[in-house]
Amino acid sequence: MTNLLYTPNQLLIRKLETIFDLTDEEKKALMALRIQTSEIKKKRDIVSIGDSPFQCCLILEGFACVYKLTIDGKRQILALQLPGDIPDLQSLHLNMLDINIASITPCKLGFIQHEDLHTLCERYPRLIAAFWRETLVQASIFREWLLNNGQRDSYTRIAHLICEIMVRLNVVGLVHNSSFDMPATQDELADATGMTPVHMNRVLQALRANGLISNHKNKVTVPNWDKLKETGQFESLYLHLLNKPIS
Amino acid sequence: MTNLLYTPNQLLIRKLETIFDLTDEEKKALMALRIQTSEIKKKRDIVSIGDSPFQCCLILEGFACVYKLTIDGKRQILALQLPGDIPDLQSLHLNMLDINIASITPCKLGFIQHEDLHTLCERYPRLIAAFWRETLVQASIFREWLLNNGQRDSYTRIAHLICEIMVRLNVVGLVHNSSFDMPATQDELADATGMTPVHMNRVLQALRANGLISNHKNKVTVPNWDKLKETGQFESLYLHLLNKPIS
DNA sequence: CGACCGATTGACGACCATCAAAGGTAGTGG
DNA sequence: CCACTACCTTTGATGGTCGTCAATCGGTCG
Repeated sequence: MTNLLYTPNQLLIRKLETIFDLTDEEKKALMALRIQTSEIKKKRDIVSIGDSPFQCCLILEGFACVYKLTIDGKRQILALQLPGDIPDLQSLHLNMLDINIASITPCKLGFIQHEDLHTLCERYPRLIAAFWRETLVQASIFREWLLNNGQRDSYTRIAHLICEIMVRLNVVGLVHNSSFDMPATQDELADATGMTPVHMNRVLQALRANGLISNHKNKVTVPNWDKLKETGQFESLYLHLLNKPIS
Repeated sequence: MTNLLYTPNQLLIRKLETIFDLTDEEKKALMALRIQTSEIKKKRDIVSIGDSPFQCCLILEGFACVYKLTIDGKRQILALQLPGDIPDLQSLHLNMLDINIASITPCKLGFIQHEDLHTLCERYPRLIAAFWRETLVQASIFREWLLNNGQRDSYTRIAHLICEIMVRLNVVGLVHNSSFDMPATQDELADATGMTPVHMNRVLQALRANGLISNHKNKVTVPNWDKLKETGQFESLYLHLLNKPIS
């Protein structure tokens, strides 16, 4: 686990700023928001389908994921959750969770009471738009994944996924020298892209052989962003970032 | 096209009521909302990726869809939009559209100005939660489609899709005697499930042969809901309906 | 050191894609 | 009213991408 670059509140603010213009007053209010932290081991469920949480979970450190299972036990990873993300923000208005959220790596988590969020939004109504927008961006990412998993072949698909991870890590300051931490296993990447781990392995090898990525341990390096982006047919519009990412 | 069962405002209210408890006062306010109607031929784009609409589009009659294209022109249908749906509700807070919306059949549409919606929500703040919740349900459907398209085989997948359509049509009163209008072509269903039209055709034949569905023209009949539901592994939790659907 | 987890490799098979052509059906126009 | 056309559905043959099964290798941690 890397060291924390920000306090929980600072991270939340930084994240929201990537998609919403916050005033100084709003930032101050967000700085005062109560966030209770805790830690969790890798590969542990954080909340589960059917739960009715009274708080939202902010990823502070580590990777997490949103997933669902079919009746016969096949897992689809629906989203990767990176530092700054709030995977169950939806629970503010959908009382019963329709998803599972689990840690991929050991994670440091921040919990925000629904009540506190509602109070905050009452006093600063523009923040409603900020959080709403965040849930809309999440939805947009689901759509892009549908396109990616449904219409692109595995090679393109994985290139696209890596692009997304890199851009999203970059906005929270977790990319340095075209390198970033990517601790998801091939098994998890496979479940995110709807393929088998065996095939995932082979495609990753192809990407490496073609010089699109290189990796050592959990560290991924992208020597040629433009080439990877082109290979993955990656267009960042769907992330709705205020500032153009990377390129 | 079937006749309108409701006025545009009544349809909107009925739809919102399936996921949110409206007070009489709120209903009255919604009845007064200005909705401008228009018609559109089949297979026409309503709004396109890159647009920055100043209004939202309410489907009054007919089927529409949300879709995206890959660079090489492959189409993924991301959502079917049925009467009562507001496919671009997200444009309230995401200025630039990341999707295309098109009619499948000839459609009657209602347009609501963003400005009017914002004014309405200022005066009736609970309605913010209603519309926000609607966008969250849309997101939940995207997630279920990711699971469906990524992890279920084509037979199960299509059964699931038919279940969803039936339930969603039912809540707006468009299912009678286990029958409903399903005017999407096999080509469109294929693009929604990430398969080829040829294979879609064969799977539909299998479903018919097994007595799970029968159809005549655009009319689909489901003789045994429980069986179809089981085959499609369909659980309606993800639709977040206030009243339990059908079964 | 042993156990475990994840990455890798190989052989084989199946589901579904692709290509091509022929029926049906509805809408259009002469 | 019928011919023509366009679109959709259906069918057949073939092939490839990716899944399945199984074993090995390598690194990490107690």
